[in-house]
Amino acid sequence: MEVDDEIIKPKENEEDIRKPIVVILVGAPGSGKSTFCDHVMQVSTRPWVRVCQDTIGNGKAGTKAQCLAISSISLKDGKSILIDRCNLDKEQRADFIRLKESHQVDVHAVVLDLPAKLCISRSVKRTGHEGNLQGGKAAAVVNRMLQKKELPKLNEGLTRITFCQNENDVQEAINTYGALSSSDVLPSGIFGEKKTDTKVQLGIMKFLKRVDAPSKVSSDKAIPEPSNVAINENHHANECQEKSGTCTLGGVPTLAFPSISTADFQFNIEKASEIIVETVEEFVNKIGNGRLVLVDISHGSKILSLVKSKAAIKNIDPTKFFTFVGDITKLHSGGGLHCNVIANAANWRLKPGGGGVNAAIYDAAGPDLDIATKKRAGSLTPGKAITVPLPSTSPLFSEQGVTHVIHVLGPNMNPKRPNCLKDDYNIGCKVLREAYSSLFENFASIVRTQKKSSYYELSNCDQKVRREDGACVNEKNKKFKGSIEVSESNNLYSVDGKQNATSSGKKGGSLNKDWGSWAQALHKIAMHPEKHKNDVIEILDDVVVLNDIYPKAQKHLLVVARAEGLDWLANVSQEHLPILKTMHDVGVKWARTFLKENQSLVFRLGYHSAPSMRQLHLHVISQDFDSKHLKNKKHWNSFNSPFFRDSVNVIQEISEEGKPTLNDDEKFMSMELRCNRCRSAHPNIPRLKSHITICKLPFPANLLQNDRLLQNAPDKDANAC
DNA sequence: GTTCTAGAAC
DNA sequence: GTTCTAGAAC
Repeated sequence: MEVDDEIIKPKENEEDIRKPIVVILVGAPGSGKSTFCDHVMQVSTRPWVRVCQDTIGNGKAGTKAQCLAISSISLKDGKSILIDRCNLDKEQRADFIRLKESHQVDVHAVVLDLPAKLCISRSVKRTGHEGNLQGGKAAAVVNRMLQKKELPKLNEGLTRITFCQNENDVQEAINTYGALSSSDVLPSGIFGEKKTDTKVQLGIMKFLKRVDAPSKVSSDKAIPEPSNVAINENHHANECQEKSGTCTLGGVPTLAFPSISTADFQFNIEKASEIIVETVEEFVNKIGNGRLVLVDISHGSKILSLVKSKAAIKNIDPTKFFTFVGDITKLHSGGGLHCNVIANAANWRLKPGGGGVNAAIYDAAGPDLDIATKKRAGSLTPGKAITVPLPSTSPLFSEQGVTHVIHVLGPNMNPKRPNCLKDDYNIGCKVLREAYSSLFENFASIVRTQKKSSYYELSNCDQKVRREDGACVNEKNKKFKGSIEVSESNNLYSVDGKQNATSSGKKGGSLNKDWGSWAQALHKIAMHPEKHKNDVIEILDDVVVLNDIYPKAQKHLLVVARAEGLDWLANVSQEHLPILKTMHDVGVKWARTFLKENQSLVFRLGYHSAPSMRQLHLHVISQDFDSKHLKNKKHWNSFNSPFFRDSVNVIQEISEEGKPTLNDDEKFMSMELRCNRCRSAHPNIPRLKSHITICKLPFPANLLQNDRLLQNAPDKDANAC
């Protein structure tokens, strides 16, 4: 475990000396939790209390409530706590993490993620175990528990997570915690490389990249310099291991930035887009493995579209720079994009409020950002940027993984705002260029600092994936080549890299498609529905409705256009807007009918970018995906990747641009399997299916927008809970 | 679209 | 040995 675990010694007279901490041990029976506690307590000068559920009832097994009560009393007494119970899932840990609020302490997790075989053999062999888990039954219990293992993440509210995969890691963690005096604190973030003990899915591996987080002295004292820690990341990482759908380790350092000066400061968008692209081009190779992402909250954003096309012309590496539609304060939770650094279009006083991005970022970050900013500077000159490390107490840090905010001030062309340049674009362009240069330079500095001290270097295994046995496998040898990245306008993802040319950016493509003989069924039904009365459930002038004969969910209808020559979306143009609206309305009508019968259903309406069956058909499908016919990755991804084009978006695109976007690249079919609600990744279809039957988390924000999902209002509220 | 099946993965 | 994937055939 190559970690920078240097203990941070508080300065003399510093407040919060003797601040206790809570350390939650996470591990199966036999993983060595009790031994860990014993060793730490033996060597530490800090007062510790071991809270062991196996012995808390006068030496016998007790309850979680008892553990919490003892913890609470001990914390009040100024003692640090070692929670010695399995804590293998998020729910089990949650109550202990809540001690953070009630006692104003930091909560750490130490994950004893030792090989299952070792835990089992220890459990089977041991005698006199406090929890009476030993002998033959131990193996079954350990196995069952490990099946449900859900590794901790920072966004659960943890300040620091240490992963231990072997005895050396465990010893190192013991040394770290054992060496803590009463007043010492440890840096925050994730430590320790996680290795899998289950099958590694290549598609998932593509997402595994790294990112670093700032250190933290204590919950209310952010140290000024960024440091050396890796942050948990669930969606975008180059290298990490996957288990039970919980992907860990970091992603590439990524800066999300809004377009500077083009909103309230009324800077010309065309000129601004030119400057963005030119400055990006200049910096894109100076930011190491970092990425730059231009973010705008509005669909159909002109600045995004201008920048996108200009970047394409300049051939800027789309894996290093791309655009993203979404709320810059919710990129991780709302769009699955992890950006460890975000830029703020600040005002010159560096004050919260005022509207736009500045207000949104300060609102989302809470008072921590204002406090941290004020420590750095009181004002900002146009063209300059300043980095502010975000304390981990900020929700932007804990919920979105944002570790730094870079305030940047651009030129103002709005006479109603201070320092208006009165349309002097000679100066304006110069200042805007300086602003972006300064922003990117600040980001590059963060990347350099983190790279220098990162615990986990990719250099030896770059562009490779780590197999279970630890060997690095060149991904060029693998079939999965797409590097699916991030949300773009209508979808949760677009494909980065060269795939863009043939997928999300594609308009139409070849109109003719070779349809196999087996692909004609829908066409035949559409042309002669009266001959297929057993199949169709409604016949209208323009459409027929039928149940999909291989439904991929509890309810799965097809609304089929009856027009000859309208085989698929590529054949659709402005003149077909009425039929598309009719198809949509008929689909909505049927969805509402089903919703009356079963209020728990949620429906989504959309088209496959490259359907297998001839004749344009709209899928009306409930989002439970509870079906024996959903058997493979293609089935899942055809409804849960950008390949699936929401009807509302198709209609919008045709209205505005005359053609729909087709995300028909085969790469979408190879995407890793992610839950359509919580976006957790799963190694195979059976595991995914078992997960989606129990996952009740809300749907991602982008799906909840624009009426993409149809559901009953009460259910909508329930989902949001 | 599905079914079948070889062979990879576990 | 069993589970799972992915390509070929239809």
